[in-house]
Amino acid sequence: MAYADQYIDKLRKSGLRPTKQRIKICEVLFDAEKTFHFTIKELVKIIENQANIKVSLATVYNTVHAFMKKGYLKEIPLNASQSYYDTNVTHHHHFFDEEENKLIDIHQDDVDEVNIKRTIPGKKIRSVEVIAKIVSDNQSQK
Amino acid sequence: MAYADQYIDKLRKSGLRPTKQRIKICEVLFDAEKTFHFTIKELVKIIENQANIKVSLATVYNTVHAFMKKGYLKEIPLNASQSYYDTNVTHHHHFFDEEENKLIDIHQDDVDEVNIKRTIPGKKIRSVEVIAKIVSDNQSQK
DNA sequence: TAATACATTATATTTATTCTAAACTGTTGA
DNA sequence: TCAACAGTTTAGAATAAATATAATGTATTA
Repeated sequence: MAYADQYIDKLRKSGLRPTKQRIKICEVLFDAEKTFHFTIKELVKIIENQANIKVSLATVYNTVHAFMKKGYLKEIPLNASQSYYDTNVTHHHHFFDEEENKLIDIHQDDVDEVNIKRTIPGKKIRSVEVIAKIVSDNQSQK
Repeated sequence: MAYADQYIDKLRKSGLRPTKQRIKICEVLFDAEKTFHFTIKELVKIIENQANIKVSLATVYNTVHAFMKKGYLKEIPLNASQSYYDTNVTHHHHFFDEEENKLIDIHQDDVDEVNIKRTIPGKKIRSVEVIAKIVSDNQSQK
């Protein structure tokens, strides 16, 4: 299946019609060699830089949310000031460098399975995320 | 040490002068029998309801941020529309009920120690947070 | 207690996100 | 194939949390 067809497939499965703009969004999100982290603003900037297609913020929000709902993207729980998303939807965790505002993947193998012994009646766990906040280790300073 | 003195101490250690407003904020945050979760808006509402001191949003933000920096409060990493804070700064984790927008503590004993085998050169881990998102477990539904 | 440095406040500003409504486009079926 | 419809895009407005501002007020100090 050609790349474009894969994107159309993803879009249809997410309940979206394949339009120019949305296919461009797919190209950026799913064509990369590597998975990556992004904010909406960053995603818009990437699209602007690598295409001559104009995409409005609203379209990007709509599309990203539809992919999230379908599980093609996931949200990384950080602070509330802006949402961070991840194209890597496999089970893994994150370092967050508070000084550089940068996310770093922690591979599943590098963290023991998080085992939560408590349950809430009538509720099931939908996702478990580990965030390890890191800062410079300046041993010479206080 | 009287409660008020403890609050003054906390404020001074956070680099803040003890003022009427700030002491009131301390009373709400640190006098409770139990620790609790809050948003800035909720905190302002609590203060309004239980005191006849007027406190502006800006003062609450300033004070909460100073306490966070000092480690008297912590932020709970969530991609919510507003920031959630926790007066419980001991090591523990959270369920987040996505349907009711409610946080529930997970006691340290209910989660095995999260052991991260990977390190980042020049960086040290400042905090490790586990967020387990939960939803209704309607087995009868799709 | 006066001078100073820091606080408080209402208001304005900024920023992320969502909403709106008019113009546009992919899809469907005749 | 193409008209009609349903869904889409867009700019700009609306919303809401968080931050900045600057005038007024207050704790601190010597």
